[in-house]
Amino acid sequence: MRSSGSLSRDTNVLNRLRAAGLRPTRQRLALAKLLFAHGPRHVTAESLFNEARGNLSLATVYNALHDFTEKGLLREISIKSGQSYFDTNTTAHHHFYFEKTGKLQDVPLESVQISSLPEAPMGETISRVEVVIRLAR
Amino acid sequence: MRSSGSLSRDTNVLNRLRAAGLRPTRQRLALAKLLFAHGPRHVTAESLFNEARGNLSLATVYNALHDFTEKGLLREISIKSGQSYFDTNTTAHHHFYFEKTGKLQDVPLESVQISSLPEAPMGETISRVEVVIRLAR
DNA sequence: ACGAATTCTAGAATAATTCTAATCTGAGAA
DNA sequence: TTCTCAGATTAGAATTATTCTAGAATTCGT
Repeated sequence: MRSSGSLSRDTNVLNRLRAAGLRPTRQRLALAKLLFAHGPRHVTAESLFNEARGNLSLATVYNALHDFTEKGLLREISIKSGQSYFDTNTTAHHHFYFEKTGKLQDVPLESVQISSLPEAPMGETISRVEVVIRLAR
Repeated sequence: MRSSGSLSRDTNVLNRLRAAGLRPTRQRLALAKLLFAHGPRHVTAESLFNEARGNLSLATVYNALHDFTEKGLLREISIKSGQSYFDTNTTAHHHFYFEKTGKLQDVPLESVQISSLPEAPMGETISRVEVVIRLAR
């Protein structure tokens, strides 16, 4: 019984990869566990690489982050120039951005009410509306 | 009379630099003219460097863009990872982002009505709210 | 266990940006 | 005008994030 919690967590993570059509390799599983086993997270390639330290290469982290993003398991966010964040919360929502620390925090979709939007330019379709609330430096 | 239009434009640009406390050097004037002499623009360091080609170095373009931004003449925007945009429109407004082409287009402040926002986290102050409307790839 | 396709890896390559140290220049003082 | 020097410019090196390459290893259906 002692390990059933993490066992089922591992199984969930494994199934999640399979469901997305990603081969559950050792390194993808390790990364997916770090990403999905606990609450929602915002990581960079480097921060995740450091957590997983020793067991895989940085290129694999980049590959995995992009593969996960392509399959809808992650969302990429570009707020700070020069470094991408990846968000494990792929549902529609917004963000606080702490200018002081460069950290992100989720803002639930319903705390931001948008009562009107412009029409998309000719021939274009709105794919997503992202709100970033910047917090003073 | 023929050149009075561009003369006064040059004078405006020069005064704008002076007013911001920036020494109006030859290269800053050249860049400021490209940036401010016509309508609002979105540039990257490289695109601006290419326009000014031959008369100054890339490092100077970066220096100028950052100096201008610090003095409030430009605003930096990070939407695509790996490359910064600079916006000559420093008034509050939002953006369309064309995923297909990587281009930006201004959205007037009043076309986006936000009827509610979350409170800032403890000890923080909202410095700005940015809305990016992504247009389908 | 076998084979084919996919994935992983180290290290090289690339792209955007910043740094460095030497040189130059604008603007006020003389 | 000329002098002076803080501030600006420059070429090129350095740094940082990311992507590429090509060979080695692994997964998975059979």
